[in-house]
Amino acid sequence: MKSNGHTTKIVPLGKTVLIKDAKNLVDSYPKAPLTVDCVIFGFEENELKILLIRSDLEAFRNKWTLLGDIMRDNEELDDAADRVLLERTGMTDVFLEQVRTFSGPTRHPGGRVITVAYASLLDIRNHQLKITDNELHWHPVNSLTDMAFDHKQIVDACYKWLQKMIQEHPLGLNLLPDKFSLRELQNLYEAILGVSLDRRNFRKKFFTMDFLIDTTEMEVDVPHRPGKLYKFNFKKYERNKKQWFAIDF
Amino acid sequence: MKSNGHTTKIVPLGKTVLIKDAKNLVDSYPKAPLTVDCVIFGFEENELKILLIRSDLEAFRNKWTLLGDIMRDNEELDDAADRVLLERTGMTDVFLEQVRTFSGPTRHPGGRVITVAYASLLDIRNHQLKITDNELHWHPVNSLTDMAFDHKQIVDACYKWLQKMIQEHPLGLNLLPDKFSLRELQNLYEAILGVSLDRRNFRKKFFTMDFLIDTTEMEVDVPHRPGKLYKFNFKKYERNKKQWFAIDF
DNA sequence: AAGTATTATGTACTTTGTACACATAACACT
DNA sequence: AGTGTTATGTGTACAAAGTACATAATACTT
Repeated sequence: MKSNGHTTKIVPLGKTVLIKDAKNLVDSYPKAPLTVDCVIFGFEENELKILLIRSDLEAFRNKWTLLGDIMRDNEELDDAADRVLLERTGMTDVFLEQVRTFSGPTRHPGGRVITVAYASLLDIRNHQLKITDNELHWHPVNSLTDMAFDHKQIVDACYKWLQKMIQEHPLGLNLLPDKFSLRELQNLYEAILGVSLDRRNFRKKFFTMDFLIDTTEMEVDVPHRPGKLYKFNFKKYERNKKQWFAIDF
Repeated sequence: MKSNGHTTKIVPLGKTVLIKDAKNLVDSYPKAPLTVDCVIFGFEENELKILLIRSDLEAFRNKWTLLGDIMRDNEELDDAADRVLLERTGMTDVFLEQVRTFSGPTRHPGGRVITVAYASLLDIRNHQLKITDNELHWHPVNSLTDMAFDHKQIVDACYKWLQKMIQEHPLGLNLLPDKFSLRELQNLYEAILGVSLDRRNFRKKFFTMDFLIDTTEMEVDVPHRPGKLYKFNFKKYERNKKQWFAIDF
């Protein structure tokens, strides 16, 4: 890693002098604090939701913010995001992926803070929020206003990321319980993508992919003919997942 | 906005104390230096290449490194990456996109440095390297060993990113001259994706997308029947680009 | 003038996607 | 008990896209 500008003054014979004291070099770099912010998606009542709390900054009084924390010394960003999730939801094996880094110099009123956005998906029904500090709650993605910092932008980026991802990977299933009906699955896709789909073709599509396992169970307590419950065969998916090549734009 | 069930208990006084001095808060955060590293792709002699230099760190003597620089105070990461590109290639309107942030605590021998990886695409023929400090040169992507830092990992991530991108967007055309033959375009796809494609179907695919403009010109100085030269209609693409929905995994 | 390499176009077949129709099962209400 | 309502579950006919392969045309080389 070399800094620019001064590099142009070059020794005639090509080779620049090698830097021996790397520590000294790094110490001379400008520094900034880093945080992670998690967009934690859940699905409930046929709506896509995310976990939010009230900001505890006076400057953002009554505004919603994502769950985040600072990156500690010697901590990977991924681990910091895991930590946030564990601390807030008690869950440890949650799907989590880095989405993008936000670096606007004025995004934090207290000075420069770079944040790395993570998206994660979990099944709301599979855990109850125990702590509700700062009004921690599930908020519908489609009615978000008044967010602190640039968190609305971060949510938008993660939402787009999710829409793309569920079309290429069976990621959305992380938002559903272990066993689910085809209708629930379709509701999920319709809600996240904001489209409406033909029931029969949706069904056909998933059956021909052949990753659904028919548990012999049925839905209960539904006010109509109950549907079969399925599991997703993640192992088979991992083995057989499409190695696609297609020019498609 | 309420979530399910339990949230109804609105905390008696509830509110934690609001933080008034945001600056003080941010000052208390641990800090780390940030850099950007650019994986600058080019295409030459039917090979995908990237711009590399020799590391100027003693610890990485003779190893190759990506072009990078520190993020300055008050500078967006995107701008830092643009700056690297301008300084090294003299080009300013280059395609550039953030790919991922790397945060391994020991990735830099001089202490902790977080780096944000950018991928960019440019037409090698459209500019000549003026400066060749530190053996700046185009290096084939497929014969990379001995890279400094975690730069091999970064290249791998960006290469995968590129493979995916050229299948969804006409990004690869940034690697070709303004006017190109269909054979050149196919070579590009074959080289980047590491597959071989049927000439006739490739051609059909691109023609039915209807984004190619037939310049009336032909290839010159080729030792065989010259092909027609085409331009890509980026404007039309932007207007008509596919709003795809497809579950496909 | 013949041979070689590559462009250019077309055709037949298979697979996938799309738009519908209809029978079936549980429930609610009278 | 019967009827209406709302889902589930399955099928079919057609359109579009992807795949495999054949043949003609054009420039250059010997």
